[in-house]
Amino acid sequence: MSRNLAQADEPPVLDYETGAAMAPAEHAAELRLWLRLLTCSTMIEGEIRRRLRERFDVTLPRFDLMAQLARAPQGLTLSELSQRMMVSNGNVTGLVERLVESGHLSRRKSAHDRRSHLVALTPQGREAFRAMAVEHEAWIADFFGDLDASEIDGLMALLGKAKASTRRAVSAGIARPEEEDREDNP
Amino acid sequence: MSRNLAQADEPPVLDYETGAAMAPAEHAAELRLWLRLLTCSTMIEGEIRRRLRERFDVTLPRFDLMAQLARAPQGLTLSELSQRMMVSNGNVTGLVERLVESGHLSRRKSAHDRRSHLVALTPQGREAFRAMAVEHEAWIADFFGDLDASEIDGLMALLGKAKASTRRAVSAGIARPEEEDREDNP
DNA sequence: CCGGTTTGTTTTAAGCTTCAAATATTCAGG
DNA sequence: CCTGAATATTTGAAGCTTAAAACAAACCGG
Repeated sequence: MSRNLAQADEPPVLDYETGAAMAPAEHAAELRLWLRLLTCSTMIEGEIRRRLRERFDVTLPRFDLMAQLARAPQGLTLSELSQRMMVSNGNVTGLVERLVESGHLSRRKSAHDRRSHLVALTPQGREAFRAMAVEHEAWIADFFGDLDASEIDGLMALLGKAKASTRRAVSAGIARPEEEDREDNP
Repeated sequence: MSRNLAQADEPPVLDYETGAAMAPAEHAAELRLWLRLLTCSTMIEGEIRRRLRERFDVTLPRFDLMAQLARAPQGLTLSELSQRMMVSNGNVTGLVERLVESGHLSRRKSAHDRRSHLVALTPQGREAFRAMAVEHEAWIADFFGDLDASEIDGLMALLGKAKASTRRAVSAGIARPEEEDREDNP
């Protein structure tokens, strides 16, 4: 696990500087929303991590990587893996190395591009993942077990909107590589 | 950043084993919801992490720890910090060590319990955090900028329900410390 | 075809994170 | 008071993660 401003449980919202009860600040609602979102994903992620270790002696990053390969039977390059997992290239290098070592993954040179390597699940890797995926899906269903179908749909839709909004905000911040004194770009 | 089954963008949902389009499986909706929740928090967290580094040369865990102390001006013990941050004790030990080293935190022995130590922000730490918190709040507001007030409220409520549901599921899994042959417990 | 840019990967250094074991201290009964 | 259980913290090993630097190979425009 790790992570952030999330609270084990929400105490009254306090002002950062004084610790006093916060006056109706500018964006308190958004801040509270972020903390709650973070609490949810941290709790779920931590429990998945714990159960994967306990039941299968596997780490979450390795499970994630295998999950990506499970839906790409033809294999993926390291770059494709890092994009899909939203982690750095160097990170994937190490994960793949350990999973090849443990026999879950195979790795071969790409036929068309001598720079890249194709990675895929071995038969053992595929079978190990299948077993984990079955339980994993049941865990998730249990975590959201108190929500009915319409609530799940509602969450999906609102999170979809939040995702699009965040993507917009993040993109807007890129494209200006940190120079501040140039004349020839918007 | 890090993290999980989240996708850079949702491809068609595929079956784990075959990679074929997934038949209406038992709990596909819950799984998709989890992936989307994870994508949202991963995107936001990663961007916050990036901006904190870029603007203030500080890591997210350090910011989080300072945020906890900012709302507890009297100081906290290491255990209290680890509970509130939902991370391990050993993790806090290291973070505090580095933040004391950098002058942001003070640390003194507890008067009543010789085992524990009280940690608090120094004046410099408090001022540094104040500056970061101002921008941080604006970033969050921007990330959720495309959601109106009722959508934010709706998300808060649904995430609150998801949080309670997860807590219920996680609690139900505890209390049986791994023995499987006992007669005297439910 | 050449030279500059982009892309795929690895490496390194630093830091984060967990779990489990080890210490030290306090607490609760008897 | 003594002993065993609980609490607060630290340490160590292993693994995850990133950013940045370094390469190698591919691509592209002239």
